[in-house]
Amino acid sequence: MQYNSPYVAPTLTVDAVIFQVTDGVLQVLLLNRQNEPFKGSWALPGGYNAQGETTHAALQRITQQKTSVNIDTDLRYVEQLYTFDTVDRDPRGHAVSVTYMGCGRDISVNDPHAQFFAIDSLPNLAYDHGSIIAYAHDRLIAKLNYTNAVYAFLPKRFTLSQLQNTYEAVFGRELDKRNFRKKFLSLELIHETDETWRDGAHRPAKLYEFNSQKLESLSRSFD
Amino acid sequence: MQYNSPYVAPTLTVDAVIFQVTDGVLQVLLLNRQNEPFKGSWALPGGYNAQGETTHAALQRITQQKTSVNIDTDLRYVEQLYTFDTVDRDPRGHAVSVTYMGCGRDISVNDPHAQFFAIDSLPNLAYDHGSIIAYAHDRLIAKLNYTNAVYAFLPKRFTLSQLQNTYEAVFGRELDKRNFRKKFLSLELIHETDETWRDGAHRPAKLYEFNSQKLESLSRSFD
DNA sequence: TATAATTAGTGTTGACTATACAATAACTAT
DNA sequence: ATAGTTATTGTATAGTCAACACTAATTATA
Repeated sequence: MQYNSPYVAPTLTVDAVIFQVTDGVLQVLLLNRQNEPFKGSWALPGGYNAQGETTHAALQRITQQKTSVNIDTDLRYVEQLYTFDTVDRDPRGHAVSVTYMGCGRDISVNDPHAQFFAIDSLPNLAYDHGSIIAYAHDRLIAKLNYTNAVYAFLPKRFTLSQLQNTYEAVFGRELDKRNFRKKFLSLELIHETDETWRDGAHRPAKLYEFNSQKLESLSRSFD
Repeated sequence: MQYNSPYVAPTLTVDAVIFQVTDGVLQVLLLNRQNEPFKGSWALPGGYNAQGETTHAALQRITQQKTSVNIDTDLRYVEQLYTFDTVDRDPRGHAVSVTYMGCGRDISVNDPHAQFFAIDSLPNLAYDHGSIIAYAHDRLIAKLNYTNAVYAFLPKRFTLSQLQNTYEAVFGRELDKRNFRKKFLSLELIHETDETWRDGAHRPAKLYEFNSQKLESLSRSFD
């Protein structure tokens, strides 16, 4: 591919904000940088997007390689977020980053430099990755408000308390138990199963399942 | 800027979906292509994004040059939409396009090849620009539902009928007059002025103004 | 100067939704 | 049997949504 003008494209990169909820805490996957720039800081998994490669494919390749996370199998919800393009965001030169958000559960990372951090106690971040994470978190809150996307954080069968905990972890605030249950059940996104969950010296909880693991918009939203 | 690997970036382009509402019709600005590919088809204003240039700056430069529309002064609301990146979207080679949506009113275009088209009677479109316009329209509907972004389509002072017409043009359906007025006034985004608007053989209408021309989120939404 | 034509402006009711709030049920460990 | 822990459930009040039709103010014209 050639141009008659001396056109030079900016570098194109992709970055992923990978969320999971563990023990009632919303977490983000980060990698400790082993090289300059920002050596020692933590960064989102990301890298260069070559010509002929979609951003999704680049992301798949990069996260697989750098964190052993497979975005197609480990993540149950993936969405493109925003493209960050300020000229000085990478000290090495103009790099435009197409960012994605992904959600999963019980994600195992083998790389010793990769680690999940609670959203409210993030370490020193490289580049503009703090802004990217904040943007992703806002979007995630919005998504959970008007879609069934929570399914991505939960096992196939789950209790209503787990469901509520997940919402609370993402929203960063507590919800009323009775109102939450009434409302969520009225949305008809989940159904009861005949299984119960026993977990300690207390009443066992009914297990529920989502009717569909596909993204659906709600008729009305939370909050 | 150099890489030690033989990295080649895709071409980076920007495209803008520029909306206005005229005579109760939502319109999109298009350019008739004078060159291959897609010669004779209509396309969104757009072009190459060079290294060292933000996507916003590229858009500003390109729309100014190709359509004489100045996105900073002619448009009262501009937002980045989505980045389209499929490998075959441009027959000349892999081009990743960062797309924007912009809204204004009474936009004058000098270029004889540039023209506004009603959203529901678009001509033959180049590239994937049909999908981009559809995406932008969806987003615009959502924005008007939960923000005060309509202000971008209206003059400083306007009647409630004009306001309702604008919503109807964007939503593509009629709204109940009494409910619309009640609800919109209850949002406290606009205030009455002491002026009225006379326009034909009928009762004159009160003119209103927005309290703020900055984007604000609504406490509750339409629809 | 009355009448027709046209758009502006206004309220009520019933259904549904949101919020605030506390007691009982079911299980395990001691 | 009792204590401890989590699960489960209902009501009342306020607020919001959706459906629906007439009067007010102006101009043109008969």
